[in-house]
Order: sequence, then C-alpha cells, then structure tokens
Amino acid sequence: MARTTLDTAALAHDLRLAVMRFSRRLRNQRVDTSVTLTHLAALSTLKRHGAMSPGELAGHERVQPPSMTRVVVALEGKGLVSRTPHPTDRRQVVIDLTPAAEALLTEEARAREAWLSGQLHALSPEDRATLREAARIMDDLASG
Amino acid sequence: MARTTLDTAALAHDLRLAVMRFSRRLRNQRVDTSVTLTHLAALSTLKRHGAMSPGELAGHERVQPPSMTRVVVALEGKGLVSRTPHPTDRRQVVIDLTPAAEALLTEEARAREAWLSGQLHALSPEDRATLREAARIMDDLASG
DNA sequence: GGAGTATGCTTACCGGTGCTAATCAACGGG
DNA sequence: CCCGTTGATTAGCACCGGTAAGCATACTCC
Repeated sequence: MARTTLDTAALAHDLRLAVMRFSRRLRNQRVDTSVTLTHLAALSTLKRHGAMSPGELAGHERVQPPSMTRVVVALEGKGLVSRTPHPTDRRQVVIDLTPAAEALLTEEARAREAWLSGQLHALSPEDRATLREAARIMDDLASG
Repeated sequence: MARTTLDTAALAHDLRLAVMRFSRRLRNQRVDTSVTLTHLAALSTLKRHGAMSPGELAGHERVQPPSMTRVVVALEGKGLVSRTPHPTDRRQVVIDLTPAAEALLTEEARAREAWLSGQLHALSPEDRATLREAARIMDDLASG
C-alpha cells in the first residue's frame, strides 16, 4: 500500500499542476472574447436544463449565490438572459436565455471551442478516450 | 469521420466544464491558506528546476512576465525566495528558494494536497491510471 | 566606439472570478 | 401575528491574469 500512497501523492501533485496550466490555457486561448468562459458555462447550463433561479444556477456551477448574481447581472446587461418574477414565490427570480443567447450558443456550437477541438482532434483516439473518462472523474471529484 | 468530429466537439465541451469546476474546487479546498496555489506552483517549479530568472519562471508556468513579477514580489515578501543579481547579465535577476521555502515545501509534501490525495485514494486504480494519463495529456495540451 | 535595436524586469492599470458578511424582502409555521 | 428561514442582492476583499509603457542593460552594426 505504501506504493499506492506514494503514487497517489505524486498524482495529486502532477494533476494539480496540469489542471492549473490547462485551465489557464483554456481561459486565454479562446477566440471569441465577447463572452467569458464563466458566462458561457452559465449559458450552457441554462440551455441544457432550462430556465431556473439564480440559486439553482449557482448550484449547478458549484459557486456561491453572490458569484452567480454578478454573472447574471453581466449577462442581463449584454441582453443574453432575462429576469422574470417567479410565478408563485416572489422572492425568486427566473433566469432564462434570450433569443440573442440562443444565437450565440448556436454560433459557439458551430465554432465549438475552436482551439480545444483542434487540439483534441490531433490526439489519438486512445488519448481522447482517456480525457473523456478523466472529465467524468474530475466532475465527480468536483461534486463530491 | 463525422462521428469523430461530433465526439470531439462534445468532449471539448464536457472537458472544459469539468476542468473549470475541478480547478475551482482545487483552489478552494486547500487547507493550508498561507500560500496560494499559484505561489506554490512557482515554488514547486523552482524546487524541481533550480534557481532561474523571473522570465524563465514565467515561461515554465506559462504566464506573462509581469504576472510572475507579482508572484515573486509576494514570495520575497514572505521570505520564501531570494533575488540575487545575475553574475554576467545585470538585467537579469536570479530567483532561488530560501530555507524557509524548502521547509514549507517539505511540509506541503507531507500534507501533500490533503483533500485531493484523499479523494484520489478513494478512486479505483483504473480511475487513477486514467487521471495520470490525462494529467500528461493536459500538460502537453497546455504546452503545445 | 557610438547609435540604434533587442531583451529582461518592473510599474501602472484594468478586468474577471470567487468568497464571506450583511441586508432586505417574502415565505411559512406555530 | 410574530419569528425563523429562505432567496437574492449589495458591499467589500483577495487572487489571478493580462496589456501597455518605462527603464536599464546588452548586443549589433556601421
């Protein structure tokens, strides 16, 4: 077991560095600079799960509600989301995509993370499969 | 090939989200709050590759020189690195770890990314192997 | 050897991201 | 009807990265 523990420690170290550098790169390498990665993530979630309250959205993105509030404010300022009062609970607000956001997401889907897709396409199928698995594992780790 | 392209697009999407959430989690889940992840990464690089100039350090971490300058200033303020003039080129500065930093890194190695290690240890060996591979691939992607 | 260019670090400034604490409105149970 | 809870927001802080510009030093070319 000592071997496993050692390996795990080394893995933790390397994985941490790799993820840091990679996410830095992801953030900077974007072509479309009009919307940030954080904003895009929020829009994607809305697209996938439909209209929801800021709190729910924060839950999905695993950030605190105040952080999501700022994102929503920014997106509303850009005309990408709408805020409508909740039908029964007047404390809540319902955030939904605007047609402009739908168009942006479609456009984004077309250009589909240009840099990253290109990079991934150049990898071997085995490496892609590894990343696919790793994405699942990291998402579980982020959630758990 | 259409299939592969589609898969790649989906992978790019999922991988992006997973990495974002995971790195967010990594940043927050740290126990030792005295040094930030960025600082720790710089110290690790110095430990691994030895004393170097701020520019080289920035290259390793894949950030711009001004960003590294700030990190170095902070680390110097904490007594974790020393700045000595370059022997032949007086424009350059040589950054090196202080004994305090060595001690900190040893301590850090002991506690070794507590949360992450724990999480990783709970995974199956196969999942760990996947992450190990993924770490390599992501590092290559970040560099390339 | 001096002028002009290139390099390396730093300063100044800006924007994005996330957090906690505190505030305010509205809901809902007792 | 009062009070605790919940949801969203505001205020303030810290971290992290980038660009543009300044400045000293090194190098190159005539």
